Amino acid sequence: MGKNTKAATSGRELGDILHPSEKQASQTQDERLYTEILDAILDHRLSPGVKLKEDELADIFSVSRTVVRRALLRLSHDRIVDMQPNRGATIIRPDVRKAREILGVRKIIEAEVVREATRRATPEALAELRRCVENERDHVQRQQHGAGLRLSGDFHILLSALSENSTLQSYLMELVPQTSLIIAMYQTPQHDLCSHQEHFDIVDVMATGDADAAVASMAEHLQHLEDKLDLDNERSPGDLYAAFAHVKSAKSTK
Amino acid sequence: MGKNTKAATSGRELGDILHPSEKQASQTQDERLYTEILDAILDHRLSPGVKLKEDELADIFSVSRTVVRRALLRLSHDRIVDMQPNRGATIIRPDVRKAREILGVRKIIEAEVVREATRRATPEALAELRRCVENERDHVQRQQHGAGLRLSGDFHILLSALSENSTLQSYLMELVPQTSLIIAMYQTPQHDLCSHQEHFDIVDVMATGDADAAVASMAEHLQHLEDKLDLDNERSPGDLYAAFAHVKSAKSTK
DNA sequence: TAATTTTCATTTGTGTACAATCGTTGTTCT
DNA sequence: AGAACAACGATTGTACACAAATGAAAATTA
Repeated sequence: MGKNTKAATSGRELGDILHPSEKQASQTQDERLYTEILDAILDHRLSPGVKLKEDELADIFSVSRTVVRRALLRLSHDRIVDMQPNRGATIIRPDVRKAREILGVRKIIEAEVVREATRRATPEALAELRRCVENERDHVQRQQHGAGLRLSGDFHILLSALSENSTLQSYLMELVPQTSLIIAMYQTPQHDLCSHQEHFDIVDVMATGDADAAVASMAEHLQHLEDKLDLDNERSPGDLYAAFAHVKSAKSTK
Repeated sequence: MGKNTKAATSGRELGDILHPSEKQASQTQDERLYTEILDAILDHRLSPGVKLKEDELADIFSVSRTVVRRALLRLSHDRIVDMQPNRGATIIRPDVRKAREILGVRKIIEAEVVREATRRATPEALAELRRCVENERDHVQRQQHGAGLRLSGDFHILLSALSENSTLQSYLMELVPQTSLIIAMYQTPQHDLCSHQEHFDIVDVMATGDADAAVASMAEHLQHLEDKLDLDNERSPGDLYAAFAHVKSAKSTK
């Protein structure tokens, strides 16, 4: 169900590419939960800090807590949810330091990804990348920003698949959802984050076969993403003190 | 228990550094199993391809299968064991392609790690690194090659901890055990793989503060490791055809 | 005898029940 | 009135039992 939905929106079954080494871990049931929660995060339907209660999820998806637990365990290993010993699972809220770290790691990983992908770029692969970006553009133009943002992530993951490096791909499959949470926390309202034009640019540079230029193009793209975020002051949605900081008699720090 | 053993042999509780973000995921019980299996792999007491039956592990460690299952799930996410839907868990056997890929990723990751670690290197940190290598050297000199190899991995992980990049650190904590399995499969008997001298060299270069030189030193170190392995022909321990390939009437390929 | 089918033992997947823990609320005492 | 304390409810941790699936051995048939 969840995967069908994804296939319908992305126009192609990206899941087949995404989970060659993940599907091994579980059977079929928690895969759905895992994907569903992940999609909700990528679509910004689930926000950083949200508590994921096992019973509720079990109810919603009509599965037992055993299945829920496995899905949550996978998400926690991906550093997308945070599990505390007797306190359950919550979606992570990356602080500014962590956000910078994740974006920094992406620059390193994706430099190598785009270099290898350029080396291996066939006309078919380039066409597939273009289709992916066109899909992203179409969704954004239809004001479906949630799906657009998710498809934006799919572009980066597809690129990592084309690099044929499953290790780097698995890293990116964790980093992309984490980035989605960072965007949710630190996006500035005025800017349009969906920079599909830059995705087109990257593909165009890749088509020339100039790997160094492609790497530079990707670096620029990721830097733009970081620049559009407000990483200067700590956000604390859920922190009542921060939310009502304007009220008089603020209790200093903490 | 498992961690105490580790502390006794490494002379320092590295576990405290290693698990700041892992411990969150589980309570305390499966942590022991996870660490114990990981240590066994790092010590080469568990070989690639070994089947890990849930009931047996539950018996050995006197826990329920629920706990075993969680530990195995974590190991499978680390790509250290392979879980097939109804066929249980086995320790992975990286093929040549995968081995090269993992070593390649290590070069990328550790270049950044050693660069950052050099930037942040305090005299105390350098002393700690030297203690770590001295410990490694002592164990190798006492013919305790299993522990020596494990401590060799600890050096790299300690370095990643000093880089203060928890994302890269978590990658390395997966890559080091994977490398241990690669060494187990592809090591050449004549060579001595425990190159603690090169570890000393890296620390010395770091002490000069020349980050680029430190990166080069690390790259050289990892290249030496790869050179010492026999990655030219596929190994298949467990594949009887490969083991008895010299016998007449070999059934062609496969 | 060789191939196919059937049976069975082993192992894993899933659900549920019970125990333990934590946070919150309400109470009591100073 | 404020703070410490106690009890409750809600949520998670663990174990066990049963169902499903797999692989191999045994039996049947040609």
